[in-house]
Amino acid sequence: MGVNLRDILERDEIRLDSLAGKRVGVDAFNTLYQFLSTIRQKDGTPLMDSKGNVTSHLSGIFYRNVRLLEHKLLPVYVFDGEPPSLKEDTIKERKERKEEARKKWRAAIVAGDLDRAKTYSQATSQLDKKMIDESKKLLDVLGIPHVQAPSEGEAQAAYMCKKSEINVVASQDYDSLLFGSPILVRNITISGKRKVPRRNMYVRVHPEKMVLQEQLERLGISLENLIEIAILTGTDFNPGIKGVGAKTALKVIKKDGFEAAIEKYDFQVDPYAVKKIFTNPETTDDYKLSWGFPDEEKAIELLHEKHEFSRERITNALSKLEEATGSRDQTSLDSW
DNA sequence: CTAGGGTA
DNA sequence: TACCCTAGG
Repeated sequence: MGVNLRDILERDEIRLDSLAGKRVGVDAFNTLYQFLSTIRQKDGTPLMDSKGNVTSHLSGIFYRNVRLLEHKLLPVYVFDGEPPSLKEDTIKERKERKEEARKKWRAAIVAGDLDRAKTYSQATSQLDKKMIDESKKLLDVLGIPHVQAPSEGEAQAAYMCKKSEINVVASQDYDSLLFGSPILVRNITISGKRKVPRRNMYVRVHPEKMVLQEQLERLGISLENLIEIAILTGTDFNPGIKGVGAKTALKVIKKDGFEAAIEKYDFQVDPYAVKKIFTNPETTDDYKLSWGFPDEEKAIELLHEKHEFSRERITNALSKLEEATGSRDQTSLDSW
């Protein structure tokens, strides 16, 4: 998934409340896949209504965003559009891996190994058009804006952040930094202990932030260099050089530069074409950001009447939210 | 993932 | 109250 720059980037722990009043551009696909993979039953079956429609993503969107709004964040979801053609191999590979995981999931169920079943099931998550459309509809119901990117969502979010139309980009992946996003936040709302699967262990997970300029200064490189490092280690658009991780790539780029690295290593994809995706991505100005109040009636219609969520849980969540945000009226909300 | 109920 | 576990759809 994305680029692996973890080994050279430093993360600052933050509190969710430090994002109060901030416009947070959320990588929608990244978030939806997370919900689809984690919100599952013991044997790995996702949540579904009685007609067999998967509802894990709707559950995730609903509770996550009620929580974000309670903390006074202003989320805007940025959806992926058409992937660049260089992503085709990655997409194909992911599809194959999902089919493989699906087989292993079935086998684990037959063997009665629930832990393994759940682990494999998590790698099978697929988003279809209906799920994407319904996710957008639920965001509408919650009064949360969404933007349709022409191509990569992270590129669009980075563009909006550069223009200061949003304050930060939220994603688990680091790609938005390569697209020039000034600030990336990870683990939004995830706080406290989380169980490590298959092990009787817990890890503490906190929201964290990275400021692009600070990272570059600390590493003594330019954004262009960071992109070059990513290309050496591998991105969604090229396989990268075997045996070269972020730390080695950093050394190579700082010592010899990109040209020399291209001479030295055997690239299967034109590294300049990959570079161009990050330096000159497709973006749009065709969006409007405005936040409204959640519509309880419509939430009940979509989640309870259509997908059989508990009515009480929905009304509970929304009235708690109203308590937290009740002092604002519609006009002040728009200028949040 | 989060909510909510059970337990120390 | 703090933590743990499980259901949710």
